[in-house]
Amino acid sequence: MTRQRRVILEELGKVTSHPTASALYEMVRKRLPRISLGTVYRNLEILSERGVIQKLQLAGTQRRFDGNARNHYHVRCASCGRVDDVPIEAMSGLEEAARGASEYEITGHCVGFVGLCPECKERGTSSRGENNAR
Amino acid sequence: MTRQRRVILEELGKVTSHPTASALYEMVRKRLPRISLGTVYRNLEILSERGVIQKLQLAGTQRRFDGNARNHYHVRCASCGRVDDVPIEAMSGLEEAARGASEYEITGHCVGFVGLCPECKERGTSSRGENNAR
DNA sequence: GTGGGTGCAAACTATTTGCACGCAC
DNA sequence: GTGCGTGCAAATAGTTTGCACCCAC
Repeated sequence: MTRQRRVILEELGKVTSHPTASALYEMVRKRLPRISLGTVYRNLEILSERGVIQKLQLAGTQRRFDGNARNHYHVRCASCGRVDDVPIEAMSGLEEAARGASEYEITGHCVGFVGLCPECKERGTSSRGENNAR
Repeated sequence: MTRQRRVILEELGKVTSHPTASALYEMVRKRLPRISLGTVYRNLEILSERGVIQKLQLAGTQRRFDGNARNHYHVRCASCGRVDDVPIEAMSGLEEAARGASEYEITGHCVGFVGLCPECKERGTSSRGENNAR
């Protein structure tokens, strides 16, 4: 556990915003100005392999990370790309049902909702910032 | 509906393998040797916007496409990256529950299972082809 | 001292885009 | 003719990797 890795983990734990690698890089850089983006990627990879954090699968091209490693559900804004937690119970029945219907050996699942966040709903769909919606 | 777009749609409809853009490009190229990868991307984008096909969210870095636009669930092999359908009913209760728990205006959801496909299970986890597992 | 982790820069992969041209209407 | 869609190639975005160096053990 190097200093870099610790700071990355701490910064990720501070927010609930499911940052992308480069957003997290900017956050970490305030405390460790000489850290490199490569180090951030390497550590995020290692931490998620070890199950300390979670690599999110739901957001299109760009990877997002979650300091909370427990399985929980997410919602992504179709307009601005923001990602938030959805505080409902993970449905254990889902994996059970999948085991009955697939030849795969099921080891996990994730659920992603799509919708409009309060801000984008407010603004109306006209001024969509699709740029971030990846 | 140009010839290119029709052939892309036909080829995607032929398979159940949820190909990536470049896999589909190879398939289409057998019938239209002069088609470009850019055209494939452009048409996949248009077709999924119109709801004719589905852009899958679950497979890490690389995008995959599904000729079946109805919401249904998928399973991805953690070892080889293969993606298959899981023929269980979409759970309408999920979106209902999310509406109660989130401030987002929920418009949809997707579920992705993770597991080992029959071949990789057979082979054992030792010979993992993680290259394709993105 | 040694080995894993780092910073840097270059490489790589996936996707998007500008442009001139051509085909279908 | 007009305009949308195409092929091509270059650009972009996101991520990964080779390498020399450094620090903690």
